Amino acid sequence: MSNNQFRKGELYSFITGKASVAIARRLQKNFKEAGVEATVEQWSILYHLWKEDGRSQQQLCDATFRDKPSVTRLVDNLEKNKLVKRVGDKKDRRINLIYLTPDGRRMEEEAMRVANQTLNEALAGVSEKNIDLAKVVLQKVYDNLQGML
Amino acid sequence: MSNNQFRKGELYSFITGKASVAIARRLQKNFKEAGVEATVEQWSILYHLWKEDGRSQQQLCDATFRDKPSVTRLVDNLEKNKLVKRVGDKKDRRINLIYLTPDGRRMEEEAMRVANQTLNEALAGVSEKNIDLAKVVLQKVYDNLQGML
DNA sequence: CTCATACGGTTGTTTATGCAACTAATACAA
DNA sequence: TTGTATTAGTTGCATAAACAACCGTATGAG
Repeated sequence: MSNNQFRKGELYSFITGKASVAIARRLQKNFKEAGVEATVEQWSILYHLWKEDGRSQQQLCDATFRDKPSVTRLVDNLEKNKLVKRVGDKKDRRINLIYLTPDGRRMEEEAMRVANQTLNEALAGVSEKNIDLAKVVLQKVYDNLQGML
Repeated sequence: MSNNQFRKGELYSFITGKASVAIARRLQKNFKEAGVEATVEQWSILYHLWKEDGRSQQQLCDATFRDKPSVTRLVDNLEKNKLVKRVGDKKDRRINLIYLTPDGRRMEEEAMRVANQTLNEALAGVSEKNIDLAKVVLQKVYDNLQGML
């Protein structure tokens, strides 16, 4: 079980995820050039709010695969930059519902354009079939590691 | 070119690299349980020193795909934890050569065992063929984004 | 109803990243 | 040889992550 370390390929780059680091960096650079004033991490929160506004911080934790303190602070910064607003839930006073501001809504079109463009740069020359295959492998890795946390 | 956003699959998880985050978290957890006292990022530096000791910080930047300040600070912390030592190059006094201490060398066997075990957990149930294919796709993504930085 | 428990969120601490600006040493061209 | 550009590394600042400890609110068993 541990003698296949090299059959499994370059251990280091698999663990450190060079490709996804590269995508995140490029996306950040493209945001900057396009005048999208947000970090990639902030975008990852906004992305889910654009799909459905008014989610709780806990729902954003689940959606973005982050822990609660991380989301608290991302929302802090998004609020500071006037992109979202915390609104206490009337029914359950523990919950903060996060709503986009007009500025936050305005950002969607350009940010998603840049994100799609970035993904196209990243996947240039990779066939649909291989993209799907890679997705399946990465999902399997994710699933393998999720259950037993 | 931007109408294929959904053909390319779930944009968010591709960009955020859920799988590699999950691997890094699991590796950190496994290090802790095995008594390996290093962060995953520190391990990524040690990994290259175990392959070849006495590299410069610049070489470690290239090897680990990090910028110079990141490596400076990782080496700071590794030195603080007595795992490596900076030695000025005699020939070129700008260069720091980084050498493993006895503690740093001692850590190799257990850390690499845990890293391999973690990769096996992550890739359980994925065929060699699909692992190779995923590797090729990720390498292509990396290459696509490297040149034009 | 009450009290233990679970849940949602925040704060503190340490570690790490990216960018820009900087210093010191080297290389190289005029 | 001098002066400019390049290279190696460091520092400052802002953002983000993980973990533990914490607070207030809700829930549900007795």
